[in-house]
This record gives sequence, C-alpha cells and structure tokens, in this order.
Amino acid sequence: MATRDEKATYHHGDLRRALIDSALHLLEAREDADIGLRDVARQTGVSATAVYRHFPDKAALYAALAAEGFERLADAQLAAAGREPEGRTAFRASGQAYLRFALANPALFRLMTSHMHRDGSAGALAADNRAARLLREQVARLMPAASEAERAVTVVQAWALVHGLAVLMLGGRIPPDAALIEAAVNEFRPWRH
Amino acid sequence: MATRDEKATYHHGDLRRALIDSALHLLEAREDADIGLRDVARQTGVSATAVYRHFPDKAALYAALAAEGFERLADAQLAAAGREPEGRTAFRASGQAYLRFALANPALFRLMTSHMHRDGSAGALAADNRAARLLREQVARLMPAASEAERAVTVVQAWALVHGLAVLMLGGRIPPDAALIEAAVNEFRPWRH
DNA sequence: CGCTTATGTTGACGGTGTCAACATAGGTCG
DNA sequence: CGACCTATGTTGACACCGTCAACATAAGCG
Repeated sequence: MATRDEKATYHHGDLRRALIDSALHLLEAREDADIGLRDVARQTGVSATAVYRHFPDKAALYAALAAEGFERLADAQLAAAGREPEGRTAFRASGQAYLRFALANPALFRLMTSHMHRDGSAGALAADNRAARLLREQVARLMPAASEAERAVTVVQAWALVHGLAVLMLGGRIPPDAALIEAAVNEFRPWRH
Repeated sequence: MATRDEKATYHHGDLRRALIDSALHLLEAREDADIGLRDVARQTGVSATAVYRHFPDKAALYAALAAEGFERLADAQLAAAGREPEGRTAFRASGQAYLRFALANPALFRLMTSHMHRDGSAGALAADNRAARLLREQVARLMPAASEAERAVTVVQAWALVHGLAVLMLGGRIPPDAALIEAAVNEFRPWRH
C-alpha cells in the first residue's frame, strides 16, 4: 500500500519526498505569495504533471506540506515542554514554542492554517493531535480539581490565545514585540471558579 | 445576466460600489473557494478589465472588500457593546460580537484576515482602529489601576483570544459549540499582578 | 525474454490576472 | 451649439496556472 516511506531509487528516486522538500524550501524563501504546483515541479527539476503521479491534485500537495508542518510544530512544542520540569513552566514553554514556530516559518504556518479550511486534512489532524494531547494533559495537570468542562474551556482558551497571537503577528496587526508576546503567553490565567 | 439592482446617473452607474457589492454578495454564497476578479466582473455584468478603471489590481479590490468587512465588524462590536450598560458585560459582548461576525461571514472574514498579510491595508487599518480603540478603552475602564504595559498585555490577550477562537472555529479545529465559545470568551481573566 | 505496471514527459484545454488598443459617454469651453 | 477631453468600458491578446489525455520509458516479475 505504500503508506508513507518507501525505498528510494525508483524511477528517478523518491520524488514524493523531493517534491515536499522542494516545496518547503520554497516556502522558506518566498514569504509573500503562495507557491504554485508548477513552481514546485520546476524547483524539483521535473515536469509539472509528474506531480500527479504522487498527489491527486494541488490541494493534496498542500495537505502533505501542512502535515509536515504540523509534525514539526508538535516536535517543537514537545521538545520545549520536555525541557521544563515543572508543569506551569512547561505549559508556557510549549505556548512560546508555538509562537516561535509561527514566526520562524511564516509561509508554512500560513499554509497550515489557511489552506485547510475544508475538512480533509487527515494527516494534519493526526499530527495536530499530538500537540492537542499535550495541551490537554498539561491543562489536566495544571488544574487537577477542575471539572472536565472547565478544562475544556481552558484548553480552548490557551490554544486560541496562542494561535490568535501567531496569526495577528504574522498579519502585522500586533507588533512582534518579544516582551509583549512573552507576557501575553505567560500571564494567561486558567479559568478558576 | 442577473445584473445588480440600482441604476445611477453616471456612465454605467457607480461601478466601484457595484463591484464591491457584487463581490460581497458572492462571498456570502460561495463559502469554499475564493472569488476571482473575473467572477466579480461577470456578476456585475461588466467586462473583466472594467475593474481596472476603479482598482489598480485584484489585491486592491480585495483590500476594499476587507475594509468594508472591518467596517461592518466594528459596527457590530460597537453596537453590541453599546447595548450593555456595565463595563464587563460590554467587554464580553463585543468579544461575542466578533465571533458571531466571523461565523456569520466566514468567507469575508477569511478574506479580511488572510488576504492582507502584506502591509498596505490602509483602509482596513483605519476601520480596524475603531474596534481597536473600543478594545483599549474597555480594558482601561476594566483595570483602572493597572499600568500601561499591563493594559497592553490584556488588550493583546483579549484580541488574540477572540481572533484565535474565530480562526480555529472557521478552520474546523474547534467545534462550534456555542456554550464552549461563550464560556471561553466570558471567562477571560485580565492580567492582575 | 517479454509483459505489466509505475513513473515521467509532451501537448493541449479552459481558466486566470493583466496589458495595450480601441470605443464611447459626459462634461467643459470656444 | 458643436468640438474637444477625459473618464469610463470593451475587445483581444499574453503569459501563466491547474489539470487531463496520450505517449514514452524504466523497473520488476513471470
């Protein structure tokens, strides 16, 4: 079934991977506009329609890129949280990592968030769940006496806060003032009755 | 066919306005994909290049649409806040209005937030400032003893919370559970030392 | 070996945003 | 009033895009 990784050195090598890498590389450089299917093919040194042997359409390519992005985001958050021994500091660290990722990879982050409005996004959701699970666990540890509903509200609040900060900063509506951001994340107060 | 409504006095009437109205109308209907310049022209019953007599390019058209959207958003927030006599409830009401607007106009809201990453956005920022000023005033009233920095952090937190909620819900990453959303907005705790 | 299948290419189609050239309506001024 | 002038709108073209059909080639397998 060739779910994920396959042996290399097929016809021209593992092109699917090469396409994704090229696209990610393009996303790093070109910040402004969104890349096109033909750009990715060109950058990979392959014909435009070759893409269709590995992705049903452009949206699928984008979905794969987004999945990769969510994977990396989750990695960054887990690593940041793992470096902190205490619950509250780990919670804050993963939030800061979210923002740092968005600022460091603006085009990729935008692709992740904006180009999957419409359902699908199977791979992205799976990767997302790693981060989502971390968040839920952290909240549960932070407020052990709270009800499930209270925790759910706090999870949503924390996620929305950090995501909103990222989006607004990338959109230039909030100044990328490091101290301001840090305070906004660190001084988040979980819901207590 | 299916031209818009009113005839006016000019060459073909006030086309700039007609184009914006057609585009907004299109945005209401088509939720999924983003509209194109030619679609707008077609809907208005005018040739594609006629748009260029009123907007330098497609981005400018989008900017005008976004400006209109921000205007309406600010109206909705101010109206909602005005209906509430008390500071805290007015604060919450304007947050809820933000979310209600995003949910009621998903395509327009996405256009506003996603299609103006890059600077420009002169008109949008002006309209945005009406809402931003409201927010700053509300925060100042809510925490009169706080320092300017503390208020700034609270402003950013509130804005990010509500914006993040809107984006995540439109992206289908947070269930549009009305009670959950209401709680997430209402139980926002301003920063107190 | 030859067959089948996976992979990649060429060429085309309809669509897009945009430009240059042309046409016309409306106001201005002799 | 009629002639110009500019604002506005149209036609046709260009380059580019995503995608499909037809063709070509390489790899694995009997």
